[in-house]
Amino acid sequence: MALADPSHPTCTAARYAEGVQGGYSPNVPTNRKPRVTIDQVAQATGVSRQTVSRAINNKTEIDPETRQRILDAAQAMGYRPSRFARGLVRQDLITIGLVIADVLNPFFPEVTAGVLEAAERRGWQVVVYNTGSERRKELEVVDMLFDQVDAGVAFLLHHDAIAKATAGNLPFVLLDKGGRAPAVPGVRIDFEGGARRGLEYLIGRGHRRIAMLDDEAYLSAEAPNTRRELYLKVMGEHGIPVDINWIQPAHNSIDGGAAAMERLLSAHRDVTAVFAYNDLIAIGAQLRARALGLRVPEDCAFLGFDGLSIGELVEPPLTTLHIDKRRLGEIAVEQAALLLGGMSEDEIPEAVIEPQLIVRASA
Amino acid sequence: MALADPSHPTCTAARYAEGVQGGYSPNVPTNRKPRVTIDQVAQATGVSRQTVSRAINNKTEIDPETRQRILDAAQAMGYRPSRFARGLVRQDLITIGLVIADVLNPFFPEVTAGVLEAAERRGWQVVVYNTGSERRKELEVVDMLFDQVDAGVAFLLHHDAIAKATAGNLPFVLLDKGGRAPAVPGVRIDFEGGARRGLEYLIGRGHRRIAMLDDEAYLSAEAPNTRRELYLKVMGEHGIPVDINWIQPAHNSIDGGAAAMERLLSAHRDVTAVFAYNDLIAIGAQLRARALGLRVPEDCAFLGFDGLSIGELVEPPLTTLHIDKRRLGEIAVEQAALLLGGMSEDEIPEAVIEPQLIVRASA
DNA sequence: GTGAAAGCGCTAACAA
DNA sequence: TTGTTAGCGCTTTCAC
Repeated sequence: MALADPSHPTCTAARYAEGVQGGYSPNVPTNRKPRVTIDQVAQATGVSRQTVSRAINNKTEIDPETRQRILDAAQAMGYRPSRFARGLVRQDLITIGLVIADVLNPFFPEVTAGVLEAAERRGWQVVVYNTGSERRKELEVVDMLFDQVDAGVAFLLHHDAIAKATAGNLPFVLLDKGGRAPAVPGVRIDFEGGARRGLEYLIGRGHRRIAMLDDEAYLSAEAPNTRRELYLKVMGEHGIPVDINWIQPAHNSIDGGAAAMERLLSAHRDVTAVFAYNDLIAIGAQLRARALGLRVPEDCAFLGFDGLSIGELVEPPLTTLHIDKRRLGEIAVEQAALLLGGMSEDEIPEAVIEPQLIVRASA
Repeated sequence: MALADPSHPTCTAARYAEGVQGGYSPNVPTNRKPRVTIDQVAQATGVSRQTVSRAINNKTEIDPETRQRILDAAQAMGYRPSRFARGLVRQDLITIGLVIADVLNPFFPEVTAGVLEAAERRGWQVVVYNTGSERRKELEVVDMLFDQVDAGVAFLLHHDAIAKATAGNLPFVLLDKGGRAPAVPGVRIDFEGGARRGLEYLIGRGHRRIAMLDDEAYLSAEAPNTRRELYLKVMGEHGIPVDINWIQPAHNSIDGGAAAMERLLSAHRDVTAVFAYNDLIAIGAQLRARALGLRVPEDCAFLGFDGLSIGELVEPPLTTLHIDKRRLGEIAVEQAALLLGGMSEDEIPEAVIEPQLIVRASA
């Protein structure tokens, strides 16, 4: 079950390695050729730099013949306008930063799809950053953001990273604002409603010994973890005692879910259902459980969270709390647009995504 | 099997919609506040703009007290340095453009992971563009690239888009250069070797009636399609007659593979194996075949191409030709670095990724 | 420790 | 149709 293992031995770039002979020397641009400027093109073609600008930008007020001559020369000289010089003078080039935890978790490509689409509609560029949910990395990326983009749309776990991001002067939107103040722009995913619906479904099906496979990243982050708290709360409300060892931390991946499930089973073979932090963990857990001889859902039922497409691929298909991830990305960009448009943070309309229980065969 | 359906009814942002009342008006920044400049901060604090610059950039030659005063004022005034002005003066801020076909195809997140990592090591930003492999979109994106980035790393299908991209003055690397001239920088994925190994494996297992589920996007693109040609060639070499209707075009997705499989079966229930353009199509096909009562691999075997992680999730696990997608992304960035460093296009070392046959249970 | 001057490469506005 | 002038907002000299 070594999924997406970067050191996978079955794949090589052998001939490439040969071809390199001595290897690349990253970071050391040996021979950086100096930029060709508009003035040089102007000089070479004997016109003013304004005329070159007209040719390059396809303006109308220019002799077609001159334009072609200039274009050819520019091409031949290797001229390309500097985006910095351009951006300085035209104030309408917008770039937003999209910060995600992990490209390899299918949750984020879907969010990204929504962000890219919404951004494209507005003619914005999107710079992508990956944090792995590491605190250090999150802080670093937030710093980058201030320097490099006009607005940030971010999935951030750590409190200090969020604090830093929202304290600055950069329009900033959280992809999961959790229980934060209304004045912090961002989308709220109603984990409370979702988790409650999911757990009550399990309880309604007669389950009493329900384990939870939690995301271990929350252990180190000083972030409120709604899913775990909700689990405790709902179980309490229904008067169902919870053994604290039913909660197992898992790395946020399929392998992580599998490992956590194995740990859980070695201590508590008697659990009848598993409420997982998300689909990735649920899928790994379910796969491992079956490999260890359990029948799903008869011996153990599995409930995921996220509604990833791949949940439909596994056997049996995963019951889950589906989040409209694409819409999440779109809304975030819409909020960024409002902020960029001058709206103050507390005027941004409240945005809530409601997870929906999708009952398939695993629970 | 409606995977990743954007119009999925099970997910809403109802309260948000309520909250919006009248809706967002995208593209119409109502109230765009003018940029606060360094001069304004200087004026407000009674120092020169130079000193403000020192404070902002953490230079040493400045009175700590002055610095703090300036920083506070800047923060209060909502000052943020313009990246354009900065970039104009410091020539070391590099942004590359990553062009992919579809974020939702797990192939690309893996490539993206490699690109992001390699770019981060160099302190580069990565702007991401999604084309859906539409010709129009590809051409558009290539244009953007010229304006917006310092180098391009792209997965492009259409010949004219590639021609345009490589003709310009932008350092440009193809993520799949196919059979293009050595002087076109890019990574070559050895589909020929891969497909041959895969098909000969099937043939070796006794299969004679081997169908192919092809990517329909290649039908419209004037691109060479190695996988299909190889299929024909290898079958020919082994003296195995091919019914042209064994080749079914499929949309590049799980649903697409499923639909194509259904079409194939309605005409040719007698095929014993399927060679799919990629894993997504193979998975959809296999799922549908099983849903229609076929046993895999007994009645029909399936061979994918790509080596996606999700191939391990399906039942039975997918036999596939694995490509090291992450490495692919990394190599492309390394090539871009060489180009950016001044190396000429024909000096870039040859890079080949060798697909590896991973035999699992589906074939 | 601080300021003044120069200029990065481009486009908008105005003249010619 | 073309050229000239004036910045865009910042950092890098180089004085003080």
